[in-house]
Amino acid sequence: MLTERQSRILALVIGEYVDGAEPVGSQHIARRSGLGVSAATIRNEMAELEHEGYLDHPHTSSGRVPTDKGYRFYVERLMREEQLSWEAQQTIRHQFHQVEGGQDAWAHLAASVLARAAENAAVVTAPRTASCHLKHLELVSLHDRTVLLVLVLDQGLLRQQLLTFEDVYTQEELATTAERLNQRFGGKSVREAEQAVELSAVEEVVMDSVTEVMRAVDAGGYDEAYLDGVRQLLSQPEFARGDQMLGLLELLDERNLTRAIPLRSLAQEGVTVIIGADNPRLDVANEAMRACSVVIGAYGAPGVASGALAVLGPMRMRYSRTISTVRYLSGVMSELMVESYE
Amino acid sequence: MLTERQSRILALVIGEYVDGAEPVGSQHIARRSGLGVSAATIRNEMAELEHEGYLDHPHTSSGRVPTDKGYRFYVERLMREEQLSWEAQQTIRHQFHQVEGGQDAWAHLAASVLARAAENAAVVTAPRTASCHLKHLELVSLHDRTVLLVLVLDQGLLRQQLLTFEDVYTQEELATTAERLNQRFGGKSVREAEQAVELSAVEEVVMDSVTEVMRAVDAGGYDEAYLDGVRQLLSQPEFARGDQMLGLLELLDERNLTRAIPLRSLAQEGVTVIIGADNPRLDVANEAMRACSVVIGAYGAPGVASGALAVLGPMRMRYSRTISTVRYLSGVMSELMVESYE
DNA sequence: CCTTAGCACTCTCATCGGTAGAGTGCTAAT
DNA sequence: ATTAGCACTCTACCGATGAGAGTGCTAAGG
Repeated sequence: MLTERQSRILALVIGEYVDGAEPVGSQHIARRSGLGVSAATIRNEMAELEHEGYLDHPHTSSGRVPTDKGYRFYVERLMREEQLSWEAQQTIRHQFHQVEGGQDAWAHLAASVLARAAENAAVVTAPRTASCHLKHLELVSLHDRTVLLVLVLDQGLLRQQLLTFEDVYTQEELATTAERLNQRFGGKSVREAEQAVELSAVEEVVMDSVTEVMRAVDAGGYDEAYLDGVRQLLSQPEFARGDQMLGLLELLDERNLTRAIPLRSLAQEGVTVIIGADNPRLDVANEAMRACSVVIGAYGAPGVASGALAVLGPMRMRYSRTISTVRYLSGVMSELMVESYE
Repeated sequence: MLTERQSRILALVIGEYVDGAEPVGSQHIARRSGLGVSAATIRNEMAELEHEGYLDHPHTSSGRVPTDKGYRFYVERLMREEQLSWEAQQTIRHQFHQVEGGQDAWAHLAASVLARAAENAAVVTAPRTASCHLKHLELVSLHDRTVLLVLVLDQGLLRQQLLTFEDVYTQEELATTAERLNQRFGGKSVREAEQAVELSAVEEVVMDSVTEVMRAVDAGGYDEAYLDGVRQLLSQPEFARGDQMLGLLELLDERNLTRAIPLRSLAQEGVTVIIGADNPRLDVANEAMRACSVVIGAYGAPGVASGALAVLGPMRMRYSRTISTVRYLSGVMSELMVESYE
């Protein structure tokens, strides 16, 4: 167990290191600690903190650097969560109410806002409906036997699919068919749509496609993750070397992103912080991930649709600000979702 | 004017440099040139090539490196365009016929294919219709006074927009309105839609949005550029240093990309190569751009819709292969466009 | 006149030793 | 328990040194 003074020193070391990105020495702390003790005392305490595994030593004669354990203790016990200024809150809120274009646009905006606020990379997944329902479908003749199927799902989620029919149909015929299918399947979930019987050949083709798309949406296979702030992340001094940047970029590649960051596997409420090698998926994740922390929050309308927001930064991160921003943003997004869901 | 032998030496130097990324010396060339002359002779010729501005010297005792002028001469006169193997052609073609989902998906795929083939970054703009026409519009009630406007434009281009009405309307009322507007404006261009008169209040709101979106599409403001292969580009040895990577990343940022690479300002036919400081937009482009070349091709159905493909790589690039890939891909995409346009 | 062998010259890169500076760990005194 | 003092260690920086690569020039040979 850490003494009061050790805790304060740990917090100070972390604070200084986060700001300066350089190992911090005992004198440094002694001077601006306000603890009224000498560097030697700090030194002894630091040695103890290192012994306990909260701090580390790059080499014999360098200052101390926090370890994973140090950061974790800081985040869980020492840190006080910052409140976002009312002004900052309003700015964010305002932006969301400006944007039109549905939930994908919100997620896109959220990634941008989050990256800017946290000065790191941000990932936001578009909300995934728990089980989507067909709101409306439309058939538009493009040419010959090619027809565009447009699906409107819950909350304005929009999908399109190209169909090829056996025969040629006029736009009027297609409209009639679409209307009939709307009457019959509007508001239905994929399960209900799948059990349809007594369909004409054309209706069969359309509904096959409809259920396929809806299943894909349900399975989350379609959910997009918006990524922003990559440059800010890579600007951090810990990734100054080219090969480290490349490693991180590989991680951020579309194909690896969701695998490396466990956006889905978290509680609906609250903010989760993954520090360095904590990452449960570290085996799949790449080496660069060891130097990173992730702050994850969920948002959504309970039982209807949900998504996740995350900030990815170096372990040396301003946790306090980042966490409160994620928390606030996930609140705003949830409100928006609830509002938009009738 | 260069002698035959000088040309061959220039081509050899470029070839070796492209492969090895290191300055090439006279011995190196002498040994594998097959010219049957000694290193000293090569040296003399190289000195002349340098005098003429085709080669450069990083420092007194290093091998030669091609200059912008050298590359340009190579691309315009010396290089023989490679033919893509029939197999490679089929692989590419096959992928495009696999993908469903319209032109945006094609552009996305093209970027991926191009990046992989050229081993550099690739940018592909989705095709922009010369002047888009309204194919179909749909109004879907989301809740209260919020309505989703879905627009289908030429060739399956799909746009959505959220509307807020003064009053609440049922889905039936909206459908009737949509049908009326479809009758009246289906197949019309933005210019015709703008001149509409005698609209009800609701129709006015809808058509305002419609023309706004269509104008945006026409202005190209909406056209998306798909970017792929960033990591491959950054893996090139010329960008090994972290700050250079950051510079390049800044360039590739969505906001700067289309400004730095003049995708629009090129002839409809043929492939354009911009080498290093040639770039007409170099002033806006960033320093990192000086070390880069861009190979640009256009594709599209004449007079209907067109887009552009580009490869961005270091000046030290396999021009021959890159150019022929761009050329081939632009052909494939054009065919697809023509086919898809009735 | 073109080619080429020979050679001095130049520049880079890696290595080495020396020094200054920062920060530690330990000891002994308070 | 705290702290001053001091030896110790490690890094970062600097300049010197030597090997290696490649050039430019000169003079000889076809």
